[in-house]
Formats: sequence, structure tokens, C-alpha cells
Amino acid sequence: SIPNSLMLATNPSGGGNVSNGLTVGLAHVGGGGGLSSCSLSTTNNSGRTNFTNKQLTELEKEFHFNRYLTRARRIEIANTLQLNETQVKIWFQNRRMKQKKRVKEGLIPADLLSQQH
Amino acid sequence: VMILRSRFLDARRKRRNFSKQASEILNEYFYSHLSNPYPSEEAKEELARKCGITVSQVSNWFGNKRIRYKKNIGKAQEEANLYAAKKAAGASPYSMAGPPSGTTTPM
DNA sequence: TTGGCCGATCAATCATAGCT
DNA sequence: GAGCTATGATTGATCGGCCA
Repeated sequence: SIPNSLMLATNPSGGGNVSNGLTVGLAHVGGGGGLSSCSLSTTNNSGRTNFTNKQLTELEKEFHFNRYLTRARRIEIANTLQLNETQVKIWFQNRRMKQKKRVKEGLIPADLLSQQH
Repeated sequence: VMILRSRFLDARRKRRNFSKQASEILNEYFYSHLSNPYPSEEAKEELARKCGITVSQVSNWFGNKRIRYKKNIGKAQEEANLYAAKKAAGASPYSMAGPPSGTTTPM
């Protein structure tokens, strides 16, 4: 009867990181030399993927070109970057929220939110 | 963990701890709403205004606070008691509008 | 009914502040 | 100044709600 209590890690609007099956690329956080310039992302024990610099750079590049992805483009990017479609979709979703937040805080011009290529 | 990424200008590098007064206000709210430590957007705005920080910072603070409180309830209990006592004493210079919904033994 | 998006949040991690 | 803890910020991913 206390749905919003922190007890049992429940919360009002979901969230939480129940480890899912995402295991793209190498399935371990390399100990020593795993530089992010590698093309394959790694996944830590909690299931969180560590995107590589290359993947992030490409995703950013694509985002600046277009904030929304078509299904076809998503598949293309996923294949190119060796990520799955969901990861690409979620990345763009998070990226849009990040941009929105920055606009709200006046860190970047608002007209970026309406730009479309 | 060697993922350096291109975060050279990461805002994390310039962080400043909030003022003691701001922390007091946030903690006061948190511990008086322990059963539901999820402030509404309006409450966040009011907290942000009173603390002199942004709404995002308020959200970050509550996100961190909830997680860290859960991770160490025992340690936090001490802090909880402190704010509970303050509340009981009525010495709440940073009172928020709206009804508190917390207790000291939830979560 | 299905899939994408939004908004809020979680959880892990990063990087710095601050104390010993 | 080194070492360690506290703390604010970031971000991949999840959850519920909304909509076409």
C-alpha cells in the first residue's frame, strides 16, 4: 500500500535496471587496455553497454543530421555500428531528452529542437 | 572502464557542492517525504528556487539520494533521525508548501 | 494490437570536492 | 600531497502512459 516507497526498489514511474539480455559485442569490461576506440562495445556485469568512442561519434553525427530515425536508417546504423536496433532507438530517445534538457537550461539554442534535415 | 569517450568538457568536472542551506532544504524535504520521496515537478521547481539551483539539479539530487539512501539505510538512519528531530522541534526555516507524507521508518 | 516516443527514474560510474 | 569518502552529473536501460 506504499507504492512509491523506496522499499523493494519500487518507484512510481518504472526505471530500474533489471539486467536484460543485451550482450552486443564483447561481453566483458576488459581489464586493462580496452580503449574505446575499439569498434565493439562492451557490456558490464549489470547489463549496461559501454559504447565505444567510434559508436558514439557516429551516433552523434547521425543525430545532428536528423533527430529522428526511420526504421530503415535505424537498421542501417545498428548494423554499421554493431549494435542492436533497440540500443540505437534508445540512444536517440535519450539523446533527444538530453538536448531538450539543455535547451530548457539555456545551454543551447531552442531552434535546435525544430531542426529537421 | 577505460572508456574515455569524448567527454572532455564534461560538466562533472566543474561541479560544486551545494550550499549547506540548500542541502538542508533538500534533506528536510526528503526525510519528511520518505514514504514517497518523489517530488512533483512543481515541488521540484519550488525546491530549486529555494536552493538556488536548477530543477535538473534537484532531480539529480533526489535520484542520487534515493539510491544512496537505499544502499545504506543504516547509515542514513542517523541522518533521518536528525531531520525528524528538526521537524518535531518545529524548527523548520525551510518549510515547503504541501503536506509531508513521510515517516522515519519507511523504505 | 503494435510500435515509437516521452517523461521519470534506476543504477553504475565518472570526476571532482573536501576531509584526514 | 596522498588516500579515501562524499557528492553532483552523466547515461544506458526500464517502466508506465499516450498516440497514431
